[in-house]
Amino acid sequence: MSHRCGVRQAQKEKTRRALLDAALRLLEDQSLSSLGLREVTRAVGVAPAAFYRHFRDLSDLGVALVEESLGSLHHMIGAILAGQDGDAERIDATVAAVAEHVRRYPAHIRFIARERHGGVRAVREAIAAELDRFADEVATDFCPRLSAEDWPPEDVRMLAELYVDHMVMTATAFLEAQAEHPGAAGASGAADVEDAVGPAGAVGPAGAVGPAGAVGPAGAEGAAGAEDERRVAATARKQLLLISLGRHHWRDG
Amino acid sequence: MSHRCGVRQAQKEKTRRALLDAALRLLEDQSLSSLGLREVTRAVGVAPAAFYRHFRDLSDLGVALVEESLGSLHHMIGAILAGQDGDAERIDATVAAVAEHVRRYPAHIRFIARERHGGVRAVREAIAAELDRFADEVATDFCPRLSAEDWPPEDVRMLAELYVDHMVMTATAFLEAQAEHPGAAGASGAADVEDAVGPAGAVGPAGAVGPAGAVGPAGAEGAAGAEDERRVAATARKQLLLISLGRHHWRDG
DNA sequence: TGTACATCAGTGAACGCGCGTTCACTGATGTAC
DNA sequence: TGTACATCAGTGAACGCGCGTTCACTGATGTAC
Repeated sequence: MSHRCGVRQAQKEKTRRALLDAALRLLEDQSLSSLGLREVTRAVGVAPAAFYRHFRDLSDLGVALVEESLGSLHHMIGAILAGQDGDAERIDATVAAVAEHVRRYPAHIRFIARERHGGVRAVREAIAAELDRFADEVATDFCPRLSAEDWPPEDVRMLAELYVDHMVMTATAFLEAQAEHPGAAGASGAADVEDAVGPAGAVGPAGAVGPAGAVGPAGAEGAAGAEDERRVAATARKQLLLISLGRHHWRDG
Repeated sequence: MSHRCGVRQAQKEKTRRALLDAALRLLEDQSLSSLGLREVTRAVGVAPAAFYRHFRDLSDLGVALVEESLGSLHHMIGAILAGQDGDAERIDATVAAVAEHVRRYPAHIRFIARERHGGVRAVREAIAAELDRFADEVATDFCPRLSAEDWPPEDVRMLAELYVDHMVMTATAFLEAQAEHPGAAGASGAADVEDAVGPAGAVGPAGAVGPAGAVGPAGAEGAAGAEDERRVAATARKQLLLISLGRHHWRDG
């Protein structure tokens, strides 16, 4: 019995991570249903057959990526919702946190946005389930704030879903803002503040990734990207403010 | 010179439509980047090489599908926004219209949802451009309603984007509600009221489609689908109402 | 109206290629005594 | 500690298959006179 020993398990785990990371990277330019098994193993540098020691097929790998990609968001948002008291402050903190998260883990966000309605059923369902749990969490965190005016539970849920959908929407908008201007401010620069590891060990082992390709003239492009990002942030903040306004007047209309 | 003659052009157009329709149908279970050219021609019943008489490649076909899929929505929403006066009435009409549209053209909506962030750049960009025009339209239609309180243009735009995103979100939710319960109420039943043609000649020529596959016991499933649909509609209405509330208090906060 | 020629949508065979999956294997790691 | 055996992550060759694209072609439709 191997049970839970050392070297062998560790090396297996390393290969597994490399497969996940290589797949995540390849998925920046294509969708899961067009990704090839051989493409992934080639990127990692192992034989195609080795893949089957870790995943049944690519949709299995996709499901593993879902948990990894959304897991990190959970904690982040939970912390923010529990924190600040003023509406404006909480909204600012939330939008900033989403922007920072997208800057740090663009591949994860792109994967979720792309596969949320993508061609692989198992992955779609995994994402839907995770976003559902997400809405539960938001609903729970918001309840204390709303209970004084005793909202019916389905209205709390309605609001939570609106927030979750808006957050996904905002994250995607941030992504597009930086995609149009590669090498934008902080794309790799922000990663040196705090950990550079990632939600569960980010992209990289096969020496495949690096900051964002061959960076190029980051001056003008970076500035344009940062401006787009600011525009997205401003819109998101206003929209959340408008929703907050609606929320305050919900029970007296 | 052929210029603009008869039989030949008509038959070419017929084949083109058949290719678009077959592709749209095949895209219900997969994404564009994994769709095969031979798969499409096989479904239509023409030789693979015939494809090139109509499209450069599949992404070219995809771009053609974008206009077709979003074109019909334009008019619908425009009409609704220009109509009703009361918030609640307008919201009810909008949600009902979206539901009806999704019921009638599920393949179009699924295509847009799937490819909006999908793996084919040209298609993503076409969808983004179209949704942008959409937001312009909503902003214009809303301006008269808001000008009395003279909103700054960027706030009008912010609101329009919120509405467009919410509409896409709602359409997708309706789609999922009926996808979980095939053969749901009205999936084909509603099509006999008014035209059954589609936004630009809907799915079908190769004898490929029909209502929704082999229908099966539509009793329980249909009822469950209808209930899900009602739940989605109720949530969407409340969210729009909350946004309306926020909108009314926007300039006096 | 009839004839000779031009156009061009669709054909079908051919090509080279990379795919997913299988299999018996190798050799380092782990276990029992 | 040392030896004999078990496990199992990764190998590499092989398979049959369907893919996208090309090409010279066919024959109905269209045009000119």
